[in-house]
Amino acid sequence: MGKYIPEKIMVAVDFLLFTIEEDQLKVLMVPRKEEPFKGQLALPGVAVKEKETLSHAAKRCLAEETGIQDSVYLEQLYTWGDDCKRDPRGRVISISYMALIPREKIKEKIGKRVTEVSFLEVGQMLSEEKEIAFDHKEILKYARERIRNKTEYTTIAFHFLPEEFTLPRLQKIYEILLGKELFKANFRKSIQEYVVDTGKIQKDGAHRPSKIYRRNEDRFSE
Amino acid sequence: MGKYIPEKIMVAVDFLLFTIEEDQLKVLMVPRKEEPFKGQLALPGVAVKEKETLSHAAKRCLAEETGIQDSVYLEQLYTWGDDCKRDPRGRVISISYMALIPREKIKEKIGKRVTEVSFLEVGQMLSEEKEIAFDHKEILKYARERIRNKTEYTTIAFHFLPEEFTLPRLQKIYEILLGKELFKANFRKSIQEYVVDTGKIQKDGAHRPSKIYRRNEDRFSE
DNA sequence: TTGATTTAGTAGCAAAACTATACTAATATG
DNA sequence: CATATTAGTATAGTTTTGCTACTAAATCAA
Repeated sequence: MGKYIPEKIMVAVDFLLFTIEEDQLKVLMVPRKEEPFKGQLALPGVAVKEKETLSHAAKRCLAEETGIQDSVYLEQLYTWGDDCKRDPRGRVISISYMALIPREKIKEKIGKRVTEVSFLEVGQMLSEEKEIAFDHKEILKYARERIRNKTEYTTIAFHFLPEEFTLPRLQKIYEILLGKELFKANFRKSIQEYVVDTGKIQKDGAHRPSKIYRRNEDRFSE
Repeated sequence: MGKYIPEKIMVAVDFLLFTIEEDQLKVLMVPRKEEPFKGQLALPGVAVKEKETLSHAAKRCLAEETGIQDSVYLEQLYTWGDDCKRDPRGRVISISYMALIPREKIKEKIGKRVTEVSFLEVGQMLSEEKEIAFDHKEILKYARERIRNKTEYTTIAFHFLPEEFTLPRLQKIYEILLGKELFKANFRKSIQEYVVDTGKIQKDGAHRPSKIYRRNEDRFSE
């Protein structure tokens, strides 16, 4: 090795911001304003700067698109660089990051901005007919799979909810992510160690009100 | 975006080749011949070329160090680039790949070469005192964790064995990877769907011989 | 030849976890 | 005050897991 001549490879970060809205898993996408793929939807992304960490580039991307600066659940997914032609402008490798956010936070932040960014239903984005820029459909597919898997053996689903929530709501989140219905009694057993009763209750229509829970922080300090 | 000026970021691949030898998990490492970290052990790595895919760079690294060109189990692990100072020579991001190989294949290939590469016990490499070049100890730790996890819910352990094997041997592999002893009867129930009896037997000392199995390929076509 | 030793392989029990159903509880509405 | 609706719980039945105890097939030594 010794001194090296850097190859002309651009390092980018692609960013997937997920939320659950109207009982659907949605992802933030932006219409491209320039060629290539002008007019098509794409994941937000940035070029990584020489003096910038990868996770910083991801957070910068989040802030630029949405104004969100809070600490959110952020996870590196995969690095795409096996198709040398994935970006027609030259060699790019892209590190994909995903973040999960409760829809309540979006309202606060994005509502104030006048942007073209929007949350779109993941299932629709992945449908055959839909055209998506670059290899972003594949990345999106990969991310959704990761969310599904991790929903089964971690507590990432909680990141789609605010501080306080009801168990019926939490169960609904799990059902959306897993794509199937769950048995109430079993579900509650499986998550009971991760929640604590706040003592509050939420009245919500002509029926028995739900108890309000929050995370059991003891169990969330991995 | 439009035209871009590439930042001076070097893209590298770090390669972890694992095997099981003398009932220990071992990884291929090479002593560095130059500064920085001259003399210390490091994972083999290469700079990614402009016209080269990431997985190709990984395979090239494997071939250069060991002469192995066969298809082996290869998996992208993680991309390291949060510490801008990880390589004292400049900004480098490195994509780590791991490969698993049965020790029988090593004998064939590496035995013929006169190199300084060697397989070293992972536990020793990770011990407090041991000094390892760059951030390679962290990468190694991450990889070992990945192997452990995947051993529990996939069949990656099989990649440490040749085509044909006995169940006591397979169990031993699992025990080494998981770091704990398993009950014979339970283990056999859990893997029975993944193996088929070849009809052959292996005599191996003053005791009952073992049946020889091979993978059930139906179950290995993910 | 036969009994001791050693590892391979199997049968089956008890405990735990999981799947599913059926119940009770608390609210609003007419 | 009966009804509708969703929240929450008790529990039965099944499957999986953890473990023990057995039988089987080889070599070796007396």
